[in-house]
Amino acid sequence: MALPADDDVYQRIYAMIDSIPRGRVASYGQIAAQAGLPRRARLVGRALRELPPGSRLPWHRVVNAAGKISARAGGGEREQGRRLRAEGVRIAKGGRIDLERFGWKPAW
DNA sequence: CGGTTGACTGTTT
DNA sequence: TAAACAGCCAACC
Repeated sequence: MALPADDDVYQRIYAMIDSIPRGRVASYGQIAAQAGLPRRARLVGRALRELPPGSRLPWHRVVNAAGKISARAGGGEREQGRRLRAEGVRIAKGGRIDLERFGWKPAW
Protein backbone atom coordinates (compact mmCIF):
# COMPACT_ATOMS: atom_id res chain seq x y z
CA MET A 1 0.00 0.00 0.00
CA ALA A 2 1.17 3.45 -0.84
CA LEU A 3 1.70 5.93 1.92
CA PRO A 4 -0.84 8.75 2.12
CA ALA A 5 -0.14 11.55 -0.31
CA ASP A 6 0.39 15.07 0.99
CA ASP A 7 -3.01 16.10 -0.31
CA ASP A 8 -4.65 13.39 1.74
CA VAL A 9 -2.84 14.62 4.83
CA TYR A 10 -4.30 18.08 4.40
CA GLN A 11 -7.71 16.59 3.75
CA ARG A 12 -7.52 14.64 7.00
CA ILE A 13 -6.58 17.76 8.91
CA TYR A 14 -9.46 19.70 7.39
CA ALA A 15 -11.84 16.81 8.07
CA MET A 16 -10.88 16.73 11.75
CA ILE A 17 -11.36 20.46 12.13
CA ASP A 18 -14.69 20.18 10.38
CA SER A 19 -15.84 17.68 12.98
CA ILE A 20 -15.20 19.91 15.99
CA PRO A 21 -18.65 20.49 17.54
CA ARG A 22 -20.06 23.98 17.82
CA GLY A 23 -19.16 25.60 21.13
CA ARG A 24 -16.01 23.49 21.55
CA VAL A 25 -12.34 23.99 20.76
CA ALA A 26 -9.40 21.71 19.96
CA SER A 27 -5.66 22.30 20.02
CA TYR A 28 -3.38 22.10 17.02
CA GLY A 29 -1.60 19.10 18.51
CA GLN A 30 -4.87 17.37 19.24
CA ILE A 31 -6.07 17.78 15.67
CA ALA A 32 -2.78 16.49 14.35
CA ALA A 33 -2.81 13.45 16.63
CA GLN A 34 -6.39 12.57 15.80
CA ALA A 35 -5.58 12.87 12.13
CA GLY A 36 -2.90 10.24 12.66
CA LEU A 37 -0.07 12.77 12.57
CA PRO A 38 1.58 12.93 16.02
CA ARG A 39 3.93 15.86 16.64
CA ARG A 40 2.74 17.71 13.57
CA ALA A 41 0.90 20.53 15.32
CA ARG A 42 2.73 23.09 13.21
CA LEU A 43 1.51 21.37 10.08
CA VAL A 44 -2.05 22.01 11.24
CA GLY A 45 -1.19 25.66 11.67
CA ARG A 46 0.21 25.70 8.17
CA ALA A 47 -2.93 24.12 6.76
CA LEU A 48 -5.10 26.76 8.42
CA ARG A 49 -2.82 29.47 7.16
CA GLU A 50 -3.39 28.37 3.59
CA LEU A 51 -7.14 28.26 4.08
CA PRO A 52 -8.88 30.64 1.66
CA PRO A 53 -10.92 33.52 3.12
CA GLY A 54 -14.60 32.69 3.27
CA SER A 55 -13.96 29.02 3.89
CA ARG A 56 -16.81 27.07 5.44
CA LEU A 57 -14.40 25.31 7.80
CA PRO A 58 -14.72 26.16 11.53
CA TRP A 59 -11.09 27.29 11.72
CA HIS A 60 -11.89 29.49 14.70
CA ARG A 61 -12.33 26.41 16.90
CA VAL A 62 -8.60 25.66 16.81
CA VAL A 63 -6.48 27.18 19.58
CA ASN A 64 -3.10 26.32 21.09
CA ALA A 65 -2.46 23.89 23.94
CA ALA A 66 -2.48 26.73 26.45
CA GLY A 67 -6.10 27.44 25.52
CA LYS A 68 -5.21 30.73 23.88
CA ILE A 69 -5.65 32.11 20.38
CA SER A 70 -2.34 31.89 18.56
CA ALA A 71 -0.82 34.98 17.00
CA ARG A 72 -0.33 34.89 13.25
CA ALA A 73 0.76 37.06 10.37
CA GLY A 74 -2.08 39.06 8.90
CA GLY A 75 -4.20 39.30 12.05
CA GLY A 76 -7.52 37.55 12.47
CA GLU A 77 -7.17 36.72 16.16
CA ARG A 78 -9.85 39.26 16.93
CA GLU A 79 -12.43 37.68 14.68
CA GLN A 80 -11.58 34.26 16.02
CA GLY A 81 -12.38 35.41 19.54
CA ARG A 82 -15.61 37.00 18.34
CA ARG A 83 -16.76 33.82 16.62
CA LEU A 84 -15.97 31.69 19.66
CA ARG A 85 -17.86 33.97 22.00
CA ALA A 86 -20.75 33.94 19.54
CA GLU A 87 -21.14 30.21 20.00
CA GLY A 88 -20.85 30.26 23.76
CA VAL A 89 -17.15 29.74 24.40
CA ARG A 90 -16.08 31.80 27.37
CA ILE A 91 -12.74 33.56 27.03
CA ALA A 92 -11.25 34.50 30.40
CA LYS A 93 -9.55 37.77 31.16
CA GLY A 94 -6.05 36.65 30.24
CA GLY A 95 -7.41 35.50 26.86
CA ARG A 96 -7.50 31.91 28.03
CA ILE A 97 -10.18 29.33 27.37
CA ASP A 98 -10.89 26.60 29.94
CA LEU A 99 -10.11 23.44 28.01
CA GLU A 100 -11.62 21.26 30.74
CA ARG A 101 -14.92 22.85 29.93
CA PHE A 102 -14.76 23.84 26.27
CA GLY A 103 -12.16 21.43 24.98
CA TRP A 104 -13.42 18.91 22.42
CA LYS A 105 -13.32 15.35 23.73
CA PRO A 106 -13.92 13.04 20.71
CA ALA A 107 -14.42 9.95 22.86
CA TRP A 108 -17.69 11.40 24.10
C1' DC B 1 22.22 19.64 0.84
C1' DG B 2 21.93 22.79 4.67
C1' DG B 3 20.12 26.86 7.25
C1' DT B 4 15.90 29.44 8.42
C1' DT B 5 11.14 29.80 9.69
C1' DG B 6 6.92 29.13 12.19
C1' DA B 7 -1.64 29.65 13.34
C1' DC B 8 3.19 24.32 18.26
C1' DT B 9 4.20 21.97 22.87
C1' DG B 10 6.13 20.48 27.26
C1' DT B 11 9.49 21.75 30.80
C1' DT B 12 11.97 24.92 33.42
C1' DT B 13 12.66 29.58 35.40
C1' DT C 1 0.96 33.11 36.18
C1' DA C 2 3.99 34.26 32.73
C1' DA C 3 8.14 34.23 30.18
C1' DA C 4 12.18 31.81 28.53
C1' DC C 5 14.06 27.47 26.64
C1' DA C 6 14.54 23.55 24.14
C1' DG C 7 12.69 20.07 21.16
C1' DC C 8 10.13 19.30 17.18
C1' DC C 9 9.16 18.74 11.96
C1' DA C 10 7.71 20.06 7.27
C1' DA C 11 7.98 23.86 4.00
C1' DC C 12 11.04 27.27 1.87
C1' DC C 13 14.99 29.23 -0.10
